[in-house]
Amino acid sequence: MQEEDYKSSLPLPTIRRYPTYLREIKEMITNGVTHISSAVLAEKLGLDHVLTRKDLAMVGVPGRPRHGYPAKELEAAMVRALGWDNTNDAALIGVGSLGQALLGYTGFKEHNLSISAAFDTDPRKVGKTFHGVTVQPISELCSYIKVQKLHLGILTVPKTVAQECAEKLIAAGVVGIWNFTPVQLSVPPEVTVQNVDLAESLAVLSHTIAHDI
Amino acid sequence: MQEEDYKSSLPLPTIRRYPTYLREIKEMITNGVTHISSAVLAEKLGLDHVLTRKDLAMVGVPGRPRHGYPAKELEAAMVRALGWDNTNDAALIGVGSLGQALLGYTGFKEHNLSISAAFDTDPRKVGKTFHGVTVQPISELCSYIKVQKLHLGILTVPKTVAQECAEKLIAAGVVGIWNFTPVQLSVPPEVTVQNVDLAESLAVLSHTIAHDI
DNA sequence: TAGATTGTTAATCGATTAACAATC
DNA sequence: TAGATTGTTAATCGATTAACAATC
Repeated sequence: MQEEDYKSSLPLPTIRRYPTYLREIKEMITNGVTHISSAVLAEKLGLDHVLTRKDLAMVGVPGRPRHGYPAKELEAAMVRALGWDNTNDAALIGVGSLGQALLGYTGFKEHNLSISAAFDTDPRKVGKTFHGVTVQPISELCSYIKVQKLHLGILTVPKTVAQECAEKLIAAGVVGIWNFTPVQLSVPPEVTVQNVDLAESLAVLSHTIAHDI
Repeated sequence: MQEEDYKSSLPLPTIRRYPTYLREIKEMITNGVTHISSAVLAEKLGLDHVLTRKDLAMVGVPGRPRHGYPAKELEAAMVRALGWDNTNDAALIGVGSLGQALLGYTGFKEHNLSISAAFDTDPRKVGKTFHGVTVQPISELCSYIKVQKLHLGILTVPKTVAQECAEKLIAAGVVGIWNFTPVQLSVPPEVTVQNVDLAESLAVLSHTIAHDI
């Protein structure tokens, strides 16, 4: 959570907006656009243009007055800032319905994320192939991750075994865990956990419609 | 987005934390706890106890010094604040791998959310049953939603048809859309859209591990 | 040159944290 | 009573918005 050298760490809200910018930038490039103005980009995404300019400033690609930002350079810098520039191979634990959905999700390619291994305890699942990935028994997890030098784990197991599986991932050398379980994992400080909690999102939606009607 | 009468609208970060509190509170109740102190609750979730006290204050259930907050009342009030007190029936459009995973997710029961209908254009899917819900053709969507008076739609379609499907939901009378597509939907102001964008979450994770290593 | 567009500096706003008072 | 715990008021912090300057 600490950095000194150069500003390696951007504001969280900014980082969260980058993927959306990136999609739009890519589409504009496809349409032959070479320079993008902050105002146009902001307008397409329903954001304030000053905010967008600030966000863009932080990737370090300067814009030119009257021209805007060079589209390709902007794209490349943003991809780099997100750590999406080199392929990240990830291991997924827990091949239930959510795990299978993630294995089948083609959109991760766009972010250079590739789920290259899947593990499960259920012997009926082990050996089966989902979307090109063959399920291995959990007993293989540690050695496989070490040999393949994976550093990202995707946790889609039942909550009762979430902490235990997280520890296995960490012991194998994973430094980041994408946690789809509703469990508050306890991990050493050098490991990053990113929680995906659908209940949070549903809370905002249902609260709003319940109190707006 | 505006309210006058009484504070119907809570701070977004607070609302997002409520589901986590709620899980913990429920578990403590199961364990026979009748009164919960803000410090204990905060500690279990890794939050500051003052923040937790503020969050709890906003549901309107007073705590007693030396005793804490009454667990059952707290639970009930929080459920009410989230709009999770009466069953919400939702319609899902797009029965791909993500749609199927959501249909199979049992955790929604806990939030009184029930996906009672599913729609798809693919004739090979129509008529099939996934996790107890039979897929209907999109042509049935409007009349079904109107008759059943559903007011929540879950959008899990390919991005190319996202806007179009959202409009169908809105025309049918839906007031809230849970949007799992990476499309910025344009909707009338009385309709609430809550986006679930996995790329946002992945951005934070991959940025952090890329710059921490 | 004039005007569009970026860049920077200051003001506002909301959420969190800190300090303290109230109460059982 | 003393002490634990809630409740309130003020300070801080970070992000967004606004105002203005710089530049092609």
